[in-house]
Amino acid sequence: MHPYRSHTCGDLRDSHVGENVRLSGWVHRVRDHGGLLFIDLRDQYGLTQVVADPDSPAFADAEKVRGEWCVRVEGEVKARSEDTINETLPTGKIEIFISKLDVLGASKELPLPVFGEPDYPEDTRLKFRFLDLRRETLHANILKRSAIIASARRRMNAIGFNEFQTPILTASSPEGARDFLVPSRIHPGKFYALPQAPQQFKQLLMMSGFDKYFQIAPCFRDEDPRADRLPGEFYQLDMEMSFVEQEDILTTMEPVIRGLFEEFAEGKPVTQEFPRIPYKESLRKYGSDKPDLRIPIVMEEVSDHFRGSGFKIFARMLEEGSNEVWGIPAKTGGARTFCDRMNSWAQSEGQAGLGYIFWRKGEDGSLEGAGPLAKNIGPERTEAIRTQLGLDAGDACFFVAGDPKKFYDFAGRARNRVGEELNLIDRDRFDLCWIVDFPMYEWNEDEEKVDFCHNPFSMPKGALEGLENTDPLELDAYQYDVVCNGYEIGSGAIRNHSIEVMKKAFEIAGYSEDVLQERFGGMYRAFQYGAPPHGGMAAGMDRIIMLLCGTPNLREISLFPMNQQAQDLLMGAPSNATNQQLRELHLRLNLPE
RNA sequence: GGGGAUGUAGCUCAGUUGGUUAGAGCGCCGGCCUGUCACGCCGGAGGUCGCGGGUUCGAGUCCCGUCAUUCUCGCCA
Repeated sequence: MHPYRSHTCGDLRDSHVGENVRLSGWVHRVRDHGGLLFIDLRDQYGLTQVVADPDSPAFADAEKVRGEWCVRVEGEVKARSEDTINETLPTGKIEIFISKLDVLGASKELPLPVFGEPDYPEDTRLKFRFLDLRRETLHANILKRSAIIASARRRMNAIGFNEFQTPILTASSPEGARDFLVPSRIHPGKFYALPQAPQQFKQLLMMSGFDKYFQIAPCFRDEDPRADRLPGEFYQLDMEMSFVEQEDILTTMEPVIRGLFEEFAEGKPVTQEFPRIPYKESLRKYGSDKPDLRIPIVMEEVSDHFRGSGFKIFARMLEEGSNEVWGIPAKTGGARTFCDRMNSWAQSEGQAGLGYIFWRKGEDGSLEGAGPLAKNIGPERTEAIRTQLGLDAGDACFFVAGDPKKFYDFAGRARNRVGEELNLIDRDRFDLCWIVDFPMYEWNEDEEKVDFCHNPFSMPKGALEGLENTDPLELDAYQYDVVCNGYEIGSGAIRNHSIEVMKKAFEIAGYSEDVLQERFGGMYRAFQYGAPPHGGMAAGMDRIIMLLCGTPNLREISLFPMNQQAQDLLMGAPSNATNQQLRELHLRLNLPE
């Protein structure tokens, strides 16, 4: 027999009754009845009930064990009597009467209970992450993560992609997030940077003639974390392919992403054909470039119904050319208390308020619009709004007015809020879509100049002609995101492979060719030696796994995450460097007061 | 860096208007218990009420400061 186990803790069934077996695992729970003692023995595969009766030579040893001790037991598999079967355990029809128990690893008093996984402070969980990881939910999430990553690899390999590793020690990139720097010993005063993404490398791979690249790529960004953004490092399913247009990327990756979701969604419905929503349309309908399509609310412009109306605030606003009024229909929201609650919420968000109309059946059975706005604009206009938005008695509509560029974000949050408050969201669903036609440039308010909106290497629509003949702020790029349930889970673009187009694109954003050469030297060089048309995308694996595990927190799907102060409490990072290390790296500390 | 919320036993939390020796559940330790599987029963240990200052005869409770945790804004091409 194997020195540690003949079976795992999830193996044994009534077909094993009568066998002598050996199991190793952790003491999940002890129930000591004095004359009879039960131990639930746990390993990754399951839980098996172990029984020690007073006649057993193992009884004295069994009385000593405590939770989370690592032990090995030997004994006979016996069928449980009818009335003691545990239906909730796969091994619940049997138990092991032990003749021997050896302690493989005793445990001190637990700083963090495993059994029952009660809520515990995050810092304790992170400091004792190895105990935390024994807990059922987190353990299962990590295994699911492993399976999702394996499936992603399998799917990419199956459609002809090759996985390549790109450097971790590389050059600092001037755009984007703050870099993590690594000092060079050999080159005093110089630094490597950890890649924010393998963006330039994957494009260089295309120029190197590798047709289809992918990687489960670690990415490093030194920015403040959020619940859905880990500090430090995260993983992307990164891909790039040559001789393609946008359509090729979308049709290549949509089945991969849909397949991943379907494989791990545990029966929850997954969007079969991802709608493609232009960026501008997404802002107008959902107030966001990452809409939660589970919320069945589509906003519409209703300016005409307020133009010249008795509601002077809106009417006056509409006299200015760029201003509009949008309606947020709220099915089943037709109650004054709800509408007032939304209005208070809007005020707490720093807004003047949130106008509304709600519809109810009047005393004579006819439909009437209620609320201050309805009074001001009169029944005809109220009815026109109701008809446009398809609302009925018991429904409401909220209104936001002003310059859409400034209010769309708030309108989108109001839309989400209405959906949540009225419980209009079907939470057991994965609604995916593509957002396409992102703008190439945006207006940088601080520096009062045109700036790149996304990736500076994206191909503008119309290429050189587009750049030369279109207002930069009106110019779209072949740039797309994939969105699920209100989370951006991926982003990509067709790249600009022409040096002429790139010079022009940078020139518009105010960068001379010198800057291009200096900052992106490798790419600049590569573009001049037969660069193929190419494009790709990167999908955020952590967020996808988070969605599939049904948790709103990335720390629940990561093995050894850092805390919010970007510290690893288990390993003790970051830590001090020794004087010798600093000397070798030619560094002198200049610490804040 | 800005804003909000929260700090009471190892953990989750209660603690009245400022008033006796600060409590409960879980966990831990000891005892009892032969069919439990969230075992049960009895007992016990465990507290600088985050820290510092102030008001008061008296502060867990009120005030000021500070620190920590957490959410959020900035940031994240």
